[in-house]
Amino acid sequence: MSEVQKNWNNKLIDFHGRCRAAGLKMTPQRVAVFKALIGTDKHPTAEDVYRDVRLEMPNISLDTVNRTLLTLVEIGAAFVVEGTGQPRRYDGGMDDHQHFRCLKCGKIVDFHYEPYDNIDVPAAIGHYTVLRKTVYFEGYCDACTHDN
Amino acid sequence: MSEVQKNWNNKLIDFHGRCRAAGLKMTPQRVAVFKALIGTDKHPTAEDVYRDVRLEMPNISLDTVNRTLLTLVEIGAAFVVEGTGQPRRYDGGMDDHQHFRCLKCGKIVDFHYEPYDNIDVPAAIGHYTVLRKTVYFEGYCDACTHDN
DNA sequence: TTGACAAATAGTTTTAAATCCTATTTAGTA
DNA sequence: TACTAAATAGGATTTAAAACTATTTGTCAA
Repeated sequence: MSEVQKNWNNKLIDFHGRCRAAGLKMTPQRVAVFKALIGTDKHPTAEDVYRDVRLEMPNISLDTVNRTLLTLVEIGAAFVVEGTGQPRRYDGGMDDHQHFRCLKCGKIVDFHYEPYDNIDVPAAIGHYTVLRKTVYFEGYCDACTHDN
Repeated sequence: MSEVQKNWNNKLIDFHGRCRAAGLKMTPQRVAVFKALIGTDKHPTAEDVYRDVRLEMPNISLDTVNRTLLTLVEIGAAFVVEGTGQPRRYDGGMDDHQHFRCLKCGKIVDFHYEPYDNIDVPAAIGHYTVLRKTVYFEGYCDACTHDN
């Protein structure tokens, strides 16, 4: 089995575990949405995922996709990309990376800076269950910096 | 003049400068929205700001508040609080702090951890104009951690 | 100081994402 | 295999945000 397949398998096993822990059923729809999400390196919207999943499961409803994405977020199996939303963009927890977002054009730039992969949690919130730690920058991209 | 008033004055001067730099007019509505935003330590929605501003300026329209808030964000005079939005919550750049957000109940907890006040910008995005650097955590708050 | 003009606003309508609703189906398990 | 709580499909509803247009208002140059 290739490394990629192993990684994939691990994610599905992890997902299975999270669902059990939360008392959630393993429906085909849920699995399909999850697969669609981790199968892309983009930050898809609910519509994007809907379009994708329907190729294999033509009857799934948009509401189910929306509901499922929310559920994934609630159990920490996916996250919403920072930013002002509308539509929300989801992130299936691909490899470590951070985001820069342009305040003018809304473009999201992925980058990776290792020191940010695992920053420490301050004592003040140490008693919470922390599922995700994010470092995030905002400003103007090159184009928007220059076009005044 | 008190420290608080000085701080306020500085913010208004900074705001004035940002508007000039961006070629924006100093309208009473714009100033009122900005003042309402920096005058609170909450993270108000557009509706909250609207309600607040109308006390002094009863004819201002909700659209103007929305538009103005977006404008403030674009010039870096305000920011949208991380999270899944709807309604968006704005932040007038009060004193340094970070956010923890509960993935179940949506509660936002402010905390302050000095090392995060001024993290460094990686070279990869060094050529962008960085206006805001954010460290942000997600997970379950105490109540949601325990109630299964 | 005034006049011209681009920019901003009020008020309303429109849009679109997300959520809600209900009858039906299904996964988990006893 | 049958039961039950949970999940889904499909459509209706909600609601924040954006779009539209006539009118008003800062800003800057003369």
